[in-house]
Amino acid sequence: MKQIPPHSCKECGKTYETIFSHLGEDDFNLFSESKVVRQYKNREIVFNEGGKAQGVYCIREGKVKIYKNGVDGIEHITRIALQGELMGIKAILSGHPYSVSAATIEDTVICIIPKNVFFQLTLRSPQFNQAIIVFLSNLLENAEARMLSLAHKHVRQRLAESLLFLLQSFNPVTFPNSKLYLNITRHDLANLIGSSSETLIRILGEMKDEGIIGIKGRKIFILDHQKLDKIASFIH
Amino acid sequence: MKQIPPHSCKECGKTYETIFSHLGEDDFNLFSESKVVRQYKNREIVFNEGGKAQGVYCIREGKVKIYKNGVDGIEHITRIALQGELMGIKAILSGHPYSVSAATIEDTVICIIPKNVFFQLTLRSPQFNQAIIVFLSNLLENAEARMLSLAHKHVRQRLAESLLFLLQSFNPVTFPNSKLYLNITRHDLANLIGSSSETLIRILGEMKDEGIIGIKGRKIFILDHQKLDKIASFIH
DNA sequence: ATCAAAAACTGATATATATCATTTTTTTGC
DNA sequence: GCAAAAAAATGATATATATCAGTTTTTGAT
Repeated sequence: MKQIPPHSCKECGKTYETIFSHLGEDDFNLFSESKVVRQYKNREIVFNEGGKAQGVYCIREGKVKIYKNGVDGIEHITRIALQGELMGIKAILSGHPYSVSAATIEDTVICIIPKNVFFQLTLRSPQFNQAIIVFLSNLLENAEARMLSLAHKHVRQRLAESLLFLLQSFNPVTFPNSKLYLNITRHDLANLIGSSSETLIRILGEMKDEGIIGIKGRKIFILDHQKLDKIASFIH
Repeated sequence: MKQIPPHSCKECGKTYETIFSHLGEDDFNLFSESKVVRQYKNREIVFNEGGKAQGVYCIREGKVKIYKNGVDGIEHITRIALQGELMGIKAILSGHPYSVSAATIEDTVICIIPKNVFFQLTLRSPQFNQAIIVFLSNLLENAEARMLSLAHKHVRQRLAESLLFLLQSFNPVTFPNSKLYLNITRHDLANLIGSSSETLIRILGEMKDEGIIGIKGRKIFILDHQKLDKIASFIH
């Protein structure tokens, strides 16, 4: 079992910087002390589409896929949430059931901010609201770009896009660096780019043959960053 | 030239109800009096991807397609904005250039709320902020659903979805009613569902033969609402 | 009402990708 | 470290959809 070191929200990076950093001391403490911390193993479900929202989730450590289930078992990953990112905020704000599901893709620790505390913060701090708006705006901008890709780009291009995006967001500090690798199942990667896993695997194989990436078991290494960039941005 | 009757924002419906309805009298007047009104003919560009945002656009009358341009002339419509809806809000909030373009798809009247006025409102009214959050949340939820469709549904299903959605949102009061029709170019409809116009036209033809829709020139009539529902929701 | 320009439509063909079936390799839990 | 289970990889085939090239119809401006 993983040891969790004593932890302030200020250490969580991204979200602290955008969402919680402008809270006054009192508000910050209210939120920091009211949060519940939960540990999840790999492949555990955090919440389910259609379920009722109880609080806002914030990832302390690990990675979570956010996905929608299609009619016959097909799943589409709308995003992968990383350390410091919020989940389930839309359902809390609207009072509607979750529109997506969330499941861990590695061992993960998540903080849960109770609904009522979250609402107190939104009422008390305009900056907090602004930060939420910025967060949602970014998600939306990302969603717009992905719609364009899904509608008009080939699997090979979407794969190139996603590999770059994933490597960058999984390793924000050291990117680009060929020693780093992605550890994600082919199934999840296929569901992220919107293809079958067989097609994905075949194109990964091609890219390996072309020297663009390296493959060691599940691990994918980016070798030729520039070539991926080219593939991602050209239509033909 | 179209005659615009004297007009208060309260008559604009949707947006007034969500965004501006909670403003106090003073704030409401500030915003209502500072707005600039512009008339556009069909097929005029309102703003362009990459351009700098000057204000928030609100549709008084008409319809506007919001789209992204792909590399070789391909365009993807991310949404169609209707009366009372806001546009360009994301760029104003972030200070970034527009991430999408906007062009009218019929004669349209648009109100422009200057940037500084908009920011004054966001600073003064938490409810205004909340309303923006709800607005963005709805866009995001819609975007998630469309990603799923684009990634995993066939053109026929996406078409069924879009026809229902468009008819409903173009005619919210009288829907469903077979006398109503959609007046949208095949080109735009194809770019909305993410297909070529030829494929779209072929499938429209099939649906016509099956008695699901009627076609008179550019106009599309929904005849069998239930069948469309079935097509939209089943994978096979 | 007319006419040019734009859009809608049709047909033939090519191809990217899904699907199904099976084997090989890797991962995971004990 | 080992065995069972899961994932990855490979091959063959079917098909949805894009693309290209052309004709017909509709639209919209004068």
